[in-house]
Amino acid sequence: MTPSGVVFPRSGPATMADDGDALKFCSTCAFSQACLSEGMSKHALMDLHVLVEHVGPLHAGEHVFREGDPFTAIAAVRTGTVKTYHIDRDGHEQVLGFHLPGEVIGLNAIHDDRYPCNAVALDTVMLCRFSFPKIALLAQRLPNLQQHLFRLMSRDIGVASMFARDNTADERMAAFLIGLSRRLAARGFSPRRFQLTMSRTDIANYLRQAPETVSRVLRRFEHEGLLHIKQRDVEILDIPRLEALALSVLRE
Amino acid sequence: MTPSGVVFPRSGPATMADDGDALKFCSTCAFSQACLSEGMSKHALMDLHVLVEHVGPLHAGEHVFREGDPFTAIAAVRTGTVKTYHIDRDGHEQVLGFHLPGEVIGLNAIHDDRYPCNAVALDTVMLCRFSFPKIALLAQRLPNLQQHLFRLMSRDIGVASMFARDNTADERMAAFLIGLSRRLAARGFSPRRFQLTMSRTDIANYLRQAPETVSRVLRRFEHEGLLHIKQRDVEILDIPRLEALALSVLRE
DNA sequence: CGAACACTTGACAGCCCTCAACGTGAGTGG
DNA sequence: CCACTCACGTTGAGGGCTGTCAAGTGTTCG
Repeated sequence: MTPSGVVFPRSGPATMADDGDALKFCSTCAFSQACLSEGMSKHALMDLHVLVEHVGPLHAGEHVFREGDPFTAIAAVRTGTVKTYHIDRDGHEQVLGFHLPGEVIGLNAIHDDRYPCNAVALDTVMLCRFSFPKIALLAQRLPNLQQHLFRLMSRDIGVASMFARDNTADERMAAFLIGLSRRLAARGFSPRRFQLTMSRTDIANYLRQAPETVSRVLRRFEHEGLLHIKQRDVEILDIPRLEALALSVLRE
Repeated sequence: MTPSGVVFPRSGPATMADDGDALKFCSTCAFSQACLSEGMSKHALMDLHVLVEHVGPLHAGEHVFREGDPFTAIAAVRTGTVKTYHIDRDGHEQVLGFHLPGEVIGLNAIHDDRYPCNAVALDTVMLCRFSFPKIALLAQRLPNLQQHLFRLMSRDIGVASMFARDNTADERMAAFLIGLSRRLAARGFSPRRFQLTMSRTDIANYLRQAPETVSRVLRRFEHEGLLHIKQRDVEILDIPRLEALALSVLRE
């Protein structure tokens, strides 16, 4: 870890020494499809593996990068959860997103060559780090890689607008839980039982609500038989009803 | 115009016959820097001009593309204002953005090969249309073009998250006006006097407010000497105070 | 000139934020 | 093993912002 507590700019000690078999590493990764190696030939994969750096493990509270840091790389989450956030001048934290395994962070930093937000590990996190200049260069030789990068960035456009709507607290919370459930399911985890890796305050700052509201809504959901929650362990009991609540936010 | 009222999928009749001098067209465009031709050689510009199609003029109410249409092209606004929006199942319109000359639309459609929203002209609009497969192919030969596309997309990530609910109606309106003013100024228009090309209802659907609230806030701003507004003609009288109001939204 | 639409203005209610206090769980040291 | 601490989470009371409903005014266009 660098003196500033950030692992990205210089990733020396935090970089895993053992990359394993370069060719097999990503092929055996459960998230390779969602991540970066989708639809690429073995030869292309080799080129990609030459420039990937495996970073971690990072522990809860350690930062991947900080707002204002010079942009050097994007990264795919391999294990754990990364929270991206701003601190406004009132000291208020604004959470931009929670990033699960298979999801890519840092794409919003390309624009002005600086990370426009902070990224912190919420639990034990492992990352695959890609130097952006190098991957951009490679993308010129590999149409599939270029297309994949375009798609990844395109998908991120507008996702943040979902919870900015004037939906009720209930609807936003339902949408948050359903979204989490679906993303976890897409990665092979249970869509019904999972653990929240973030605090109530984090959720509140993400959904633009007061922490008290988050607490109250979750409690009410439990009373209404929608879910069972103890600390950060969630079991969704009535997915259809929760989805119905989330409908207006997810705009399906 | 096609039977569906959309000009994008088949742009035959709507495409301008006269492209002028291909090499000079974009060089003389006031927005070339903000748009696509920044930092490219003359040779590269020629290649780019071969695949650009000039679309328009479209008139107020005509659609550029509609939600669900197959994705074929991105487009830069050359004249006028384009509004992008969703219609949710309650029939409520959700405005995603207003796009001024020099700004690019359609980037959020790459992800799943369909436009995820509608795009409609608010006044008389002219566009530069770029076939996406072709421009992506060209980007493999032109590193600057690829980088520019990455930057354009990167910038759009997260802009929609600005007008969240935890800001007051006043702050959001101030941020909307300041943002408009700055974008117009960057394109050589007056930052103090301009015309709103969108209705109060459009603004309301963008800021996630009731139209009545938009009306009230604007009226109050006028009473407080912040601006003068008659119909859709705006004159900002006190930019510093308006900026101060917008601060918490623009998170500077 | 009339109709449709956009905009304004007023009254009222509801959602959620703020403030405040209390309960709970994990980690620590005696 | 227990008490302590501290962060996190829960629960309650009250008030303000803004959405909804309603009515009136102004503007544009056929």
